[in-house]
Amino acid sequence: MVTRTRFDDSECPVARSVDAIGDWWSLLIVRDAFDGSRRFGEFQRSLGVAKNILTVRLRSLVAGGVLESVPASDGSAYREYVLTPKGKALFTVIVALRQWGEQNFFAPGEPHSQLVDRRQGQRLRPLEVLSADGRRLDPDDTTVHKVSTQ
Amino acid sequence: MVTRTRFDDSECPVARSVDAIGDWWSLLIVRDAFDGSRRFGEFQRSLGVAKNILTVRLRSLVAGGVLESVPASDGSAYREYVLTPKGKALFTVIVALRQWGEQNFFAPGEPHSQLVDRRQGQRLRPLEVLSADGRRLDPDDTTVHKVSTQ
DNA sequence: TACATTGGTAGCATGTTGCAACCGTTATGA
DNA sequence: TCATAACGGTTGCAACATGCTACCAATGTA
Repeated sequence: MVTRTRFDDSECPVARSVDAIGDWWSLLIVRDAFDGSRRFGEFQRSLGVAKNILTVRLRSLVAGGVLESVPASDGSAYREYVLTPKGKALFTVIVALRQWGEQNFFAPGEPHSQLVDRRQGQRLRPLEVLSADGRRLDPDDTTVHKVSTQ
Repeated sequence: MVTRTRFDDSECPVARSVDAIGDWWSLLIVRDAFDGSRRFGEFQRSLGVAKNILTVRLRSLVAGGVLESVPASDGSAYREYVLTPKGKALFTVIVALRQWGEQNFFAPGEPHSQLVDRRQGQRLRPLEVLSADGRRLDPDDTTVHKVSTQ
């Protein structure tokens, strides 16, 4: 078969995450959901994605438990797509990608959208990988245990 | 045209990151690089990816400045692929995906690979999104400024 | 009632993925 | 040194996924 390779039975959590998200569109849909988009049309206008693609992606995100389809909040008969707790837990992933992008793909002073603390309007602190006892860890300070039962 | 949509000129850093990484294979290649893989064959065996796909992905990661092709460390005439500083900065992204996967796609007690602190062999602390003054932020505590010049 | 918006589906052309076969170069070992 | 294996790819093909456009039914609005 030539269907795209799946990773949903991998023993690596990174691979399963990647598989669950589906593709880049899905991740940008999630980003827009964090940003307040709820309706099919909002996602479509914001992303410029073809409607058939969006239909499939939304459906797969709902199936994967990342989004949930609920009655529209304005009382109309339409439906809306909102993040589940599992979807909200993707926040750190989105923030990590955002910070990596800011640091590497924008010229100094080049305008870009920015995520800020709602209360103070300030930029966020860069994410840090910490050990159990709070030391800051670089990639070289860590290692992967191939398989563990806990 | 029907070519896959690019996001490299988006004003959103998330979109540019997504574009720079390329596809899921690329991200898993980076994961393996963090895990110590360096050689073409190592990536190929570890991922089970077709060699033509791997060739293209490695080339694009090198072109994007995530990996660098260097002479083999064992003195042979072959080459190796190692993470650049930009590539190492993807660490938080990989860790975020790993933690999301661990929390959501493994049954309790189901075996999976695990990233640990090399010094103490302990699991890492969950990533936290923090405000400039150190408060823990949920998605709802943040908002996106659409475009900013700094 | 007429018209616009919403949220899709269907069909088609093209691009991308995955598989298997092949190939030149480099290491190895008898 | 000569044969053989490992390495790091390239090529061609078939199937699948993506993106575009047109279309459509249900819902909202003037």
